[in-house]
Amino acid sequence: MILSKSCEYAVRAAIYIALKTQQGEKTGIIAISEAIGSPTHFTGKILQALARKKVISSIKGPHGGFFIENPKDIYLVDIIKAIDGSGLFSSCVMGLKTCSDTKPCPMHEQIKPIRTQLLTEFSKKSVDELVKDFDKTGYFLR
Amino acid sequence: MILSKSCEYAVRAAIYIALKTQQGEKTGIIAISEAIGSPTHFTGKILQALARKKVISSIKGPHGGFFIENPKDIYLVDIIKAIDGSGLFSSCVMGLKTCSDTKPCPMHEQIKPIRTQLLTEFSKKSVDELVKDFDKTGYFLR
DNA sequence: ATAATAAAAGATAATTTTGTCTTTAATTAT
DNA sequence: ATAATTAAAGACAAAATTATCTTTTATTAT
Repeated sequence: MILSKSCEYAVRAAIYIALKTQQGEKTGIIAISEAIGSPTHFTGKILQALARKKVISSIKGPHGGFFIENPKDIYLVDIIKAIDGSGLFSSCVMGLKTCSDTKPCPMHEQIKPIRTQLLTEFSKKSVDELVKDFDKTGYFLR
Repeated sequence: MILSKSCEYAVRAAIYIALKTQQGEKTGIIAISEAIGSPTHFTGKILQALARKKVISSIKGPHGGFFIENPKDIYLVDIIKAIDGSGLFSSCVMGLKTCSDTKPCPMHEQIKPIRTQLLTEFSKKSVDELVKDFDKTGYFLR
């Protein structure tokens, strides 16, 4: 597993929210968790976290819900960093505290470009594009 | 984090064991956990798992301990699969059950080559080579 | 103002991962 | 045979992750 389960939920939720936003609707925790197949309240927590980090927006009360203001400017990497942090892109693959470019572990040079590619791909893909991709293929979010 | 903490311990332990094997010695749980900076008994469990999967060998009793028979034929990928399984190389990055080559998620094609590279690099590096690398750089395993 | 709606927040719990301690089994040396 | 050594196994516990339920707060509509 490259991303944590929470993070997978976060990504799928963001796509669903963006999809709804595009349709001019806000959407709630229940609809979201139903759409992406995640536990309702747990999903709420994750969305809270995303909202605090300004990845998504939320409004309370009737006709409130979650929405995403600028899906073109939110990238997968933003969601991943918000939920899982940036360990995936930085911490030593064999867990050596001292590992760095100047004092590399034996896998450092081999893993470095792979990490960079991961970061690149996750930085390239905006939520907006993800929605388009799903539209094309007849989307499924679970 | 690409690998679990347990798996990081496993990799470091395997290197230390191979190093000792090369020096004609078997080595015990206490020495290993001291060398790699891991909790003693927990390390025992991990080594047990590696032994069951034939990644390393062990002998009980006086002058017993852990050793590695064929460090040239044991690759990082073997350790990783033994401890973490193969989810890293296969499971959908956004957690979609239905994701596959024929019904790909929006990141499928982008992640695929990265996964392959991960698998390639982990499959290329034998424990024997890891030991040589550490010998070169003045090894540190914690 | 009041009621209804929906996210935020808090409390609690289950599960998984990580870590500790004790007992058992295998092997060796005396 | 007995004692010493060392991994294996089992029981237990702490911490992190994942999940559930309840209460509070903000907002809207009546």
